[in-house]
Amino acid sequence: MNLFGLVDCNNFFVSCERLFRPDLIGRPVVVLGSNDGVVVSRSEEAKKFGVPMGVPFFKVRDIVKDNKITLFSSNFELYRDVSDRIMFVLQEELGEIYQYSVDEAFFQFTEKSSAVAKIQLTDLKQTIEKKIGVPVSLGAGKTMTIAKYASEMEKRKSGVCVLSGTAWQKLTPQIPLSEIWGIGGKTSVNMRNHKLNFVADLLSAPESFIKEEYGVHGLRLRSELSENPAHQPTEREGLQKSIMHTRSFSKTTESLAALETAVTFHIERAAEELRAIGGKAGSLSVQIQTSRHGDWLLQSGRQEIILPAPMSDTRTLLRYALSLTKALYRSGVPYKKAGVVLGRIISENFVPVSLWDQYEKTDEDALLMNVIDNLNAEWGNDAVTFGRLKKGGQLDHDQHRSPRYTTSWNEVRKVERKI
DNA sequence: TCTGGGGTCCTAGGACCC
DNA sequence: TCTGGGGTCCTAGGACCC
Repeated sequence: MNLFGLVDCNNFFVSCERLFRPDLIGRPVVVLGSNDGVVVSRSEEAKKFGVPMGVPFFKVRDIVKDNKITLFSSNFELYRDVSDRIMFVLQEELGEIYQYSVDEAFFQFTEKSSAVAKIQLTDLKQTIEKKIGVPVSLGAGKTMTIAKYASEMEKRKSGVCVLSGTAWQKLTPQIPLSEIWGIGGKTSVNMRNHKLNFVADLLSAPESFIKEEYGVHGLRLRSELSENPAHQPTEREGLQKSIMHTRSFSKTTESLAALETAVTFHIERAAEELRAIGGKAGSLSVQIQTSRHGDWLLQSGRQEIILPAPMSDTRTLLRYALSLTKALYRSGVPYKKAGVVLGRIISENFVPVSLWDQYEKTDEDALLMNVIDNLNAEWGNDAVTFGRLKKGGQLDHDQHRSPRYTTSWNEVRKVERKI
């Protein structure tokens, strides 16, 4: 029996914090997203106090205070490092894995029966928890979508679940479609309106109707839910497709200069990352947005351009980005957020030779960028900037961040010996 | 008062061509 | 006067995910 498996870390960010704060095991903990804006990870105890996922922090401030919930700002450097360690152990145990997100990975395996598969997954769970210390849930099924559901089903119990054949089919009349991977808020409302509430409803709906209403995505979903794989995990070939850098302003701004400062900062960071992965971008887009929660939504703007040649030089990218910013800008509009996306990324080793080589012609340019990247890495992002004096009012709050225990020598855990 | 940031994939509809 | 229609390419925007 060929199966897909999924490893999913429980309350991942909270679990990472607990690795270095074992005193917090069994106690309520919450991690906030960047800028301390929203809740992104909650311990089981915090969930019981009624802290929802994704809620703006100010809405749960009282719950946090009243119940003495421990609060952390995101410490992505720590989470990334713990994640890398987990993926390394998984590779050792399983061979090929397909990392899906910072805290999840799919894999494929073959077992005679569900019972045997379950034993194997239980072993794997114990290995990870012993070597890394982060609790995980494992699920398996004949498709990735079913494996994903299985991993969530037993999360708060044994943490291991195999759903295949009749074990899965028996459940389909009870599983709400809204709990299925790939069915979000909009689709699930639409499905309810068509009297599609449970997985079994979708499985018995006519194919023509599904195609008409939900397109290829709907057909794939139905195939996956009837145990016929429509998704294959793929090793990502080469580099990621895009790099994005975005921040909100602490206060809305109507000033073009402030937007330009922000866009400059984002291009600096995104281009730096692009060079770090050895890529060049073929397209560039700038987005300036008003608040998602006000009346100005329609005034937001985004525009993409195809670059004359794949490039990674901050100065050139910046020229295009600033001209896009000017074009998008409308005076009198309260902007809340600005960001850039570098797209169509290809490896710098595969840049085709073209008439446009004038854009990045010399090794000197690459060397200059290299020097700047090193200076900024050592002295902070404001060491060398491109005509940008300060951050321009964009948020950068992380007052509850834990130390970077595993990636910064200055923040390594200290052990004192009592005399 | 305060509502994240980083990704992928799909599709409708405009521009353009013949 | 009658003002086509099919194909391709592109991008803005939507939906979803973590």
